[in-house]
Amino acid sequence: MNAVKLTSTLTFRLGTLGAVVTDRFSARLAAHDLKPKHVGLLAVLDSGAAASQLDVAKIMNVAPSLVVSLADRLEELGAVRRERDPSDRRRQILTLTAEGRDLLAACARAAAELDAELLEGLDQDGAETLRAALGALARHTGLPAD
Amino acid sequence: MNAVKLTSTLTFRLGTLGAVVTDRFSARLAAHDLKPKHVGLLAVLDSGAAASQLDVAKIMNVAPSLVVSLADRLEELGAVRRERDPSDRRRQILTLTAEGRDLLAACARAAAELDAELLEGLDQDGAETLRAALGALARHTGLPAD
DNA sequence: TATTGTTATACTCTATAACTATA
DNA sequence: TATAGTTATAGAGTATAACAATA
Repeated sequence: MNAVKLTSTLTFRLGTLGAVVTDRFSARLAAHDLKPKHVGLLAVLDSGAAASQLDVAKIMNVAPSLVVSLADRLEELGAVRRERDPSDRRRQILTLTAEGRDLLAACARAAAELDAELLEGLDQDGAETLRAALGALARHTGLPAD
Repeated sequence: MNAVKLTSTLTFRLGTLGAVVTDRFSARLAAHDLKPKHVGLLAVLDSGAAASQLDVAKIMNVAPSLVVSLADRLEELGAVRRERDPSDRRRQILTLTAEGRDLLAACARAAAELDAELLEGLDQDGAETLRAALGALARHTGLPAD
């Protein structure tokens, strides 16, 4: 009959760990008055993978209307600049400001701190293996994996 | 200056992969008209870790009122039975029925299928290492890791 | 007429607060 | 008076649909 134990599946573990980690990351971001999605948008811009809001929406897999409000907030913080594309004035080109890069760096540091907390107890080797395996999985799923 | 790349952090990878995986799992569960949380409740009951609704709420880290509606739905499906504790008639004891066990098994199979899809391309060894590492992480985070 | 961004609106999920019954 | 469960209500987050500007 080959019964599968749900709690041992990758699906269950990634789902539950993902939720816990996102919660804890959110808590750390609260200091900057940001949500994980804001940071995701900063990361997309930093990667240079997108420029217009619609591009960003596609990459992030969210509705264009959500990008509007995420960008509103980030613009308010001075983290991104919004400029009409001169060659197609319908498009809003989003660019990271110096403040935006600093903010992203601060969020990355917060993530790294959380990493350390999570990996507490795992040996160095196990940690690196895990990071690599998740990277492969991310690549295979179409997520950024650099 | 030791800059950290956000997208390489465990935090980012677990968060984004967790979201994608949960979405895809939800899509598969739709066939049973269930959400991941319903399956989580079934798994808690199966583990024997809880009996009353309040116990379940604590273990799942959700509000007691949410357990009410999750249990309502599962009872409707005949997957769980609700019985007043004779020794304390305020407590509702939830137990898995045979149908509930079948349903959980079907969900576990759905998760295993998704696992196979995710692991496509990863070698057997990498897959096992990953599962083990996530298990260690889950244990360290207080999540079920058996 | 089609596309980008925006605004208005609605929906899903979940928590908090008020309530009932038991203790 | 305190606790388990329930119901009513509210909030966060996000999507869908209608709209404006530009192509």
